[in-house]
Amino acid sequence: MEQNDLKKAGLKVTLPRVKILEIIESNPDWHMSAEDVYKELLNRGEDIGLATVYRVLTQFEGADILKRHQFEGGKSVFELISKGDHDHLVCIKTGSVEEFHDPIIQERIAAIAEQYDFDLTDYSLVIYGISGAARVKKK
Amino acid sequence: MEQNDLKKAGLKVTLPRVKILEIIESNPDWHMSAEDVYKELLNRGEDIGLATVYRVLTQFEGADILKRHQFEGGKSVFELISKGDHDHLVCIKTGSVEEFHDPIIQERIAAIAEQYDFDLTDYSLVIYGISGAARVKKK
DNA sequence: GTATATGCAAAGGATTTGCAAGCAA
DNA sequence: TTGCTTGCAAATCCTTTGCATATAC
Repeated sequence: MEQNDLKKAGLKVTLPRVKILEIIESNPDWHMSAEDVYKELLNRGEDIGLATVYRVLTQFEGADILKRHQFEGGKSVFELISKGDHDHLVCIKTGSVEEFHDPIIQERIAAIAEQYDFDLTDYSLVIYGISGAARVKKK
Repeated sequence: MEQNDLKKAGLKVTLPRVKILEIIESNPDWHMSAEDVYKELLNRGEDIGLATVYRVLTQFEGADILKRHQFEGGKSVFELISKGDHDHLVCIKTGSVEEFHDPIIQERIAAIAEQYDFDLTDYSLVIYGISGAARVKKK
């Protein structure tokens, strides 16, 4: 379980790290901010500081356990990398996030990087719009 | 010239707004942060506060004169909307920015939004990599 | 003249850091 | 033990706001 993931990443297995990883792995929508994780820790009665949450999330990012996203607004949100390759649709009314995967786009991105002589390391694609669900509510 | 753009946008023509627009229109790489604009104002001997720069840039964004981007890192950068439709390649070594336009990707994005029942309002695509230029320097 | 815009300083939110105390190996 | 981790508080970074003054039309 988590213990192994942490060790493999070269991170000592500590209670805060295990708890934080647990929370992220168990979260239904898989996109949490540092604040979200911190609140959930409080809910669970853990005594872990917000600074530690930030530090641990950053370490997890460096260890390729999490990916950081910066959808509009100042906050960063994190999700498990093990969820695999996908991009995001964000509803600007509700903030809800959906995921999609499109090989054609990925192919084009690789081709463009090559064309401009860039060694592709990563890319970020976020589609913003109003979801059907949000439209219905509005009515 | 600028005067008209401002009036058309419903913004009173004030010295700070004109100067800031001038700077952005004359900047060679067309991607400036609030700090960048502020420094350039100082260089030119203008006495305009940083808060005003932020306020004006935000107004310009609302008036569809500028587009705000949030490439990695906390800072926002702005560019003229009149430059038209394009996305960005950002070099993670040098921070340099290049632009590209790819109709195939845009078509796919529209199709995906439709497929997920999203009214597409905007999207953000940034490719990160190491530019040829940066690679040469490293050697 | 009057509403809007500006400058300054203070406030704000998110994230990071310094340091002494605590824990894993 | 011994160094990596944590908690707390203070610091930092970018950005926004309050308010009295200055300015555009």
